[in-house]
Amino acid sequence: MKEANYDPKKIEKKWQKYWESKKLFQAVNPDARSGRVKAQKPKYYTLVEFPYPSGDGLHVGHVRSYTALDVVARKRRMEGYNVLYPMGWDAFGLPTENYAVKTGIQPAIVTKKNSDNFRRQIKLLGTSFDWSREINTTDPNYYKWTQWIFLQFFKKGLAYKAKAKINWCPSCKIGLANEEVLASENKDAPGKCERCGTQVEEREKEQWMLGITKYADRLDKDLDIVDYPERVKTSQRNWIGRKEGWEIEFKINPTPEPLPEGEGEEMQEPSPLGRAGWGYETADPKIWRALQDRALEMRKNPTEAEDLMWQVARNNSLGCHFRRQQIIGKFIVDFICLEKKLVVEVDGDIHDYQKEADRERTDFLKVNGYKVVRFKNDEVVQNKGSVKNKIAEVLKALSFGEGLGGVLKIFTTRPETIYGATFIARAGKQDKFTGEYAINPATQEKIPIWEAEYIMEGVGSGAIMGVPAHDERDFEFAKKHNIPLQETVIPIRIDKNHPPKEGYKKVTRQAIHAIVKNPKTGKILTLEWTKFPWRTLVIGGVEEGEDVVTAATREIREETGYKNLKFIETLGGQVKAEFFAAHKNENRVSYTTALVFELIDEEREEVSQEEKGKYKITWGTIDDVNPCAEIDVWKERLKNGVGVYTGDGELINSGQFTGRDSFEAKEAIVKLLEAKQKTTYKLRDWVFSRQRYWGEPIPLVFCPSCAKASEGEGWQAVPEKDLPVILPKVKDFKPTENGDSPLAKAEKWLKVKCPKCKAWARRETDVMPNWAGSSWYYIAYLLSENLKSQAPISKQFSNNKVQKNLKYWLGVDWYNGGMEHTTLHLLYSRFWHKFLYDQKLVPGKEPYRKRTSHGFILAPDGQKMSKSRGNVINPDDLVNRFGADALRLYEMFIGPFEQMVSWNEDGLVGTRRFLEKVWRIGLKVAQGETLKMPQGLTLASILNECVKKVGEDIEAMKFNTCVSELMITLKAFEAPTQGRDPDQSVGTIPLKTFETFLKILSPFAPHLAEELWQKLGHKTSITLEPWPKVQVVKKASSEVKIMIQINGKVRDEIVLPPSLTQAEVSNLVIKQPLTAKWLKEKEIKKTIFIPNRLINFVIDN
RNA sequence: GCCGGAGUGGCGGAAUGGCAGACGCGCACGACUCAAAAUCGUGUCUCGUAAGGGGUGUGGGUUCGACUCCCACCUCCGGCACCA
Repeated sequence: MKEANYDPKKIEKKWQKYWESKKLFQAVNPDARSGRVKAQKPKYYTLVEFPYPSGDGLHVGHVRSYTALDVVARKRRMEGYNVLYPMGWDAFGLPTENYAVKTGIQPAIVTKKNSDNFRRQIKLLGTSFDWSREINTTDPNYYKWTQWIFLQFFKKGLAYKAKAKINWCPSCKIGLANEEVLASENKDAPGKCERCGTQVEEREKEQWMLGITKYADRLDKDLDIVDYPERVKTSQRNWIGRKEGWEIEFKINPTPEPLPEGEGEEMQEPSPLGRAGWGYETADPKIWRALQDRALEMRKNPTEAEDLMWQVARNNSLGCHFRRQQIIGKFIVDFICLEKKLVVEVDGDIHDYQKEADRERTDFLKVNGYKVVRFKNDEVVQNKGSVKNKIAEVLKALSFGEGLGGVLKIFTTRPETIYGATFIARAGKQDKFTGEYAINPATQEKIPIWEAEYIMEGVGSGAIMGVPAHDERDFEFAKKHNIPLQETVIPIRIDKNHPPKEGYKKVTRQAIHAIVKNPKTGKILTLEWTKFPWRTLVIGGVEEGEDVVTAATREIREETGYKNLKFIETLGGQVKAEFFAAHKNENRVSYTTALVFELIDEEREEVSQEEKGKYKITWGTIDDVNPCAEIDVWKERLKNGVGVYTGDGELINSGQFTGRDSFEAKEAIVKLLEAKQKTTYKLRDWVFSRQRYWGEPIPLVFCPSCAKASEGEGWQAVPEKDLPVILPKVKDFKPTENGDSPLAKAEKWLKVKCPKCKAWARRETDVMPNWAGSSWYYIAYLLSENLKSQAPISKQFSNNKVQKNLKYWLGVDWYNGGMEHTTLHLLYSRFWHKFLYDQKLVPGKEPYRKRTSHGFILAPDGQKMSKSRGNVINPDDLVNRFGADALRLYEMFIGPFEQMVSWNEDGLVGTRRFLEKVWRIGLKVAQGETLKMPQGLTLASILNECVKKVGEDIEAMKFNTCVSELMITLKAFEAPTQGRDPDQSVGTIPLKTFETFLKILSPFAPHLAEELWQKLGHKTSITLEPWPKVQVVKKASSEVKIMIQINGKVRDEIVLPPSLTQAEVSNLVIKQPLTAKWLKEKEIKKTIFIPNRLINFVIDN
């Protein structure tokens, strides 16, 4: 009989039809009453990201992901699970819309064409998708649900309209998605439009927002309960950017408050708050008392205008607290808002007599940072309303006060550094001193308030306390603007070589380390001690009343005699060093400063006899110095420059906290400051509007009459019975001149009656972003019957059958997708799920139990595949030439699954050859033909090993080694001369053995496995077979190979009965000729023995 | 800058701290063939005739023994980027 060649074209079509007709891969929904399926099969939900059906067709990267989870799904079915492995189309999106703009073809038509093509291509691969549940996000039956879910967000106040920045292309007159903006080479310049290359502008436009930030905390915390790769969790956590910190209030440039009676005297003393620095002089108590009397009198007898003005300003009616007839310095002002530092004056006749005094007063107020607004009497009397508006406008423009009560809130994660805060910075377009000051609540010092470019509006509270000594960016800013620096945290180092010893006294002192450079040689001065094996810098203590430079200069002279020195710099701040000082027999705690000097010349004076004997003066580099506690810090600073110490350490210059550990003192400091603990997030609310066509219409109506009737009631939800809001057909897909969605031109569609008051209203023309439909699609697969139903969605959700179904299937057991979706899609759908969970619509806090990611496949040239580059690999062509099984196998074999790889077709030959071999052997087995092969027992154990390895490696997604293992096992089937068995026999391959092999091959190469399975005489599908069990090896094999190492190097090996003791093995081994040769005349110093595996002799060389 | 990930033959890549380079591609030689293809077999890190030596980005360390663990550095890739 002539052997048929392996012809994938023939068999693959055949089995694909067979599977489909037998509905082998259709998942079974549970019974509505019991919530279970027949035979009580456990469920398993495998999911791959559904594709965007682009015109380019299927990508080999899709194949990689689909095949991988197909292997998992097929294995799970064989393990007895009721498996759901669905597929659908995420079909809304820009490329289709852009194509429509260009060609005028309706996106719906293009989508149909592309998804048909994708389906055809995927079906060629023999993936075990349940096609009966196919979904398409652009299907009105589908987006009806998407719109309904949006309305639930809207009703809960989580969808709101707000101004947001968009990328605007002034040439195309269109808002661009971030992905459509090409990054410009200069990172500060705006990006360019993907299509026309014009520089993109930032524009503000009202957009619908989804309140994802309300879920930020749970999105972060619940990452703990899901099985995602650590890097995915990390990048989600980074994206959410949860940060625990504290909000600290800084009082702003304190204004004098009216002093209570009798306390005026104390004002002459500088108060503990350091008032002298406040920038104004309080009036003499006597003057103050006089002024107060007058003020009270004026309050009692206001002019008409003053009275009216008070009505305007009192009771917080302008949004902040006004006082009248307030004493500021030696003046009385008419009205003042202290928080905003706004003075309102009403000029009557009296004022005309005292212009000089007014000018003086104006100057005084100006100097002290008050804004003064003046009104004429008449103005106030005649038009109270306009005066009120004017003040309101001025107030709005003033920086502080709004809701702040005269304080500025800053957010920090390092409150313990507050003693080093020497300025305040808040968000601004450019660096600018505001002219205002704040009081550091820890030191009570007056510090300037700046606007700074590097502070961002939306981060924290939009303001920081600047600690130049301990923050890089604050340091840069302070340096640039000459703001002083105050060091408050110093590193603590304990000498590893000479750690403090117990039982010795502890001496604390200030010390210096002098680094003296000789500019001629570039070397530095070192001391070699005569009594101790040390080489040190010039070191010494700082004496009472001495500054560090003097101390260092003195020490250099005393110890080395060099007297002409130039001081260069101190090498950063102090370091606290703890060590045992052997030369003094005491423990030292040393606050050390390093100072850098240069020799002016080499002139020296006589060194005292005592010092002379102590050291030898040598020259070297910093690396020659023996390690001391501080040395690493010096080296680091010499190398990278004196920067900023951002670590923890000991607090200095920190009032009552000086000397404490910075980390440990944090709590006490925030308590003292009454700082509020606050958590902030990087995550922003989700801009949910797109001024586009090809997306889900946002199902809202704007009703002008409702808006008029009640503020904030303009937007009305489309009633559930009117869903879906169908995307109307349009002819022109371009946005309008002012950047509105093309839907704004669909006039008939636009006009609609308000669902609430039935007046004429107008539909929202924005559509939803791409991410909407994919945020709940894993639920849609479970509702494929419901999607077709016209029953109200809320009813459907509460239906028992639906709830049982959702409860049975959710969450997704294994979800595979690309790394590029870890921060957007994955986060968004987790957010939607949590929201739906809160509405008690779906079970479980999380949508996906386990997430894995596949590596991207690049073109052979290492570039991204794209039509324009002409480097796209077409799977159709590969299936045609090599067969789907060979392609599947190769995609699994190409490299580590999670790693990015470049496509290389050469390897496909290998997997095809492998399949041909399987085919040939399979036919021979089927015909009972005799094959040369090793003894049955060996073969069985090799196969057993294969079952084990493949099973484990599938779970670990190590598909490449699965394939390798299958190849190795196949070799065993056909190896006539290989192997360690010298007396191998010729015989037949046991049928069962080969069948087992086919079973574990079947998830990878399902068509071939089915065909051979049939040829072996089976009438049912191999996919219905149980997954082979790993045989537990009961009897240990009769011999083991023991490796013989000499000094850790393999020199020999020996085959011995198992379970011998070290002594037994050792005795046998040293008689081996090769081993004996190595051990000849050597003394065995040590023997390492691992039973049944290894023996290692340590000898002298 | 920060956060991830990775550096191993001509190439894709294997390797619980214990034989580095499994498996595949390519290449060379051989068998079969009139011949070629296909197939099968043998070989294929490097220096050395050999014994043996060297070798997993670089430099240190831990260990009887390091691709594997620790420290420092270099390079490449991906993500984020004034994040307080």
